[in-house]
Amino acid sequence: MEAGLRIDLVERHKAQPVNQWVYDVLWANIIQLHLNPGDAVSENEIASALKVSRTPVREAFIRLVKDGLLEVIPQKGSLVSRIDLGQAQDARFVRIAVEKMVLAAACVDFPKDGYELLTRNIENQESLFRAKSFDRFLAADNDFHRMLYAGCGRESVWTEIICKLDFNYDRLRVLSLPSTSHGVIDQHREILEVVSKKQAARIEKVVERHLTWEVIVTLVTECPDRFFKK
Amino acid sequence: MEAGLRIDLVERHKAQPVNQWVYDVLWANIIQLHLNPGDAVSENEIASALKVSRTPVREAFIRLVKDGLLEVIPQKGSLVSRIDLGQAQDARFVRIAVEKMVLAAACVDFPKDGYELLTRNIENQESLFRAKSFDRFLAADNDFHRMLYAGCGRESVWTEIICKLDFNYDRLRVLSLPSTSHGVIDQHREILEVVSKKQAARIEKVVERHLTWEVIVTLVTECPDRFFKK
DNA sequence: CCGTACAATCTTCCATGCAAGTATGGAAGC
DNA sequence: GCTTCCATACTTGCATGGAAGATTGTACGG
Repeated sequence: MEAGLRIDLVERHKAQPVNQWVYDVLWANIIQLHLNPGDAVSENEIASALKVSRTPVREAFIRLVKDGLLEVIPQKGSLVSRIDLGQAQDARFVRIAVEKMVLAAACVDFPKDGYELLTRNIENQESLFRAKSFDRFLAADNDFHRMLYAGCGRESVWTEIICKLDFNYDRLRVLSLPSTSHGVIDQHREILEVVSKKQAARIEKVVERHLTWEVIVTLVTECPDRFFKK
Repeated sequence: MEAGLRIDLVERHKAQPVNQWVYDVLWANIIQLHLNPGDAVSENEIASALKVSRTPVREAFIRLVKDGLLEVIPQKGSLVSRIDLGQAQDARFVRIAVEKMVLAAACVDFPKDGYELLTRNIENQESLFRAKSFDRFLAADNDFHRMLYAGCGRESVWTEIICKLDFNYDRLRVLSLPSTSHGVIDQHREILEVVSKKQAARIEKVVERHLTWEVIVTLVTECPDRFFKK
């Protein structure tokens, strides 16, 4: 029965539509791997667990499918989608391409107060890493990149496109964070240096190293097979 | 009443879920501007026009909202979303970044039979342009780029990411096609030349010119204001 | 003539019931 | 013991009725 379903509830904002709330709850639980890739879920199961009817659950499911986080098999069932490594690699390819152009633009023109914001953000990352609050570290990490885009007038490219590129990539980051955070912070420091000293020639290497695929590959071997597609 | 609603029906494949069919129909009509940006639509209106219940229509609406092609205002109404030029510009930025990397890879390594496929595709574009079948020309255009990506092993980047980046960009292309097709074909010929002769130095200029923003700007002034956001 | 209150009529949102397809488990036949 | 068949309990897909909010038209009062 539903007894075995463990879901972290998310605060429901006032006047928020039910279907939106259901979506937020499921999204957070999937991204943070409280619901594991491959786990079976059903509309009825979620509906009774959240004490709502099937309709808003179903509508949330449809949106999660578009996000690539859920898979619905007609008349059979639904499951939290396994992580598609090929898809994640595609997203990484796009992100590398964009990040290079953004850094190139940042090396030409970047607001003066931006450097200080980035510096403070990195300090914040360090304290969060020492405190082992990985979810907030992830948020700070995202914020670091957002500020880079914002600095060259492309904030919406980050928030509207790159962030939504592939949520599977986010799940991979959650999986790998505890073991890789420290290296990531060093790389951020390096990126800041490249931008502040306008060393455009280093962009190529820095970006490739920061968005490396190697850590992913070694990580995958340590995770259950059922987490991944194929 | 619904008498004024003009919708081109799309063939429904056998055993295709109703909601998928509704989605396909609306998607095609929005992209091809049979439903204009800003047009009001309602669940009931579409449901009765397509002779289905409101549920599959509503489910199609949810997916169209995620595509950025529809806007739903609770308890008020829904409308075909106006084209967001800022969003389109963001998509263009990403696409330029990716296309440069793809062409760079293609200049290093490209399958031999790829050149012939591209050449034949361009010839096809010409005949379709002369025949003024702009929808099929658009398909050939997309296919040209898909083959470029495929040539360097990144076909899925094209089909899974770039194509879905921003459907508003597609609507802009539909608007501009009749007046700009010929220049586009010349640019395709130029791209093929760059790749076949491995002239990596020309990539920058060629890509920027092909995905230029200028034609969009001049185009916008010729269209009704209600087509665009803000 | 103008402004206000109210009622009719839209809209989306949600709950519920039923239909149709799929897997499972057990009983019957060999 | 093994296979076959069928009842049953799931699943998602779809239709429908009503709830809640927003708009519009209209009647009424000044």
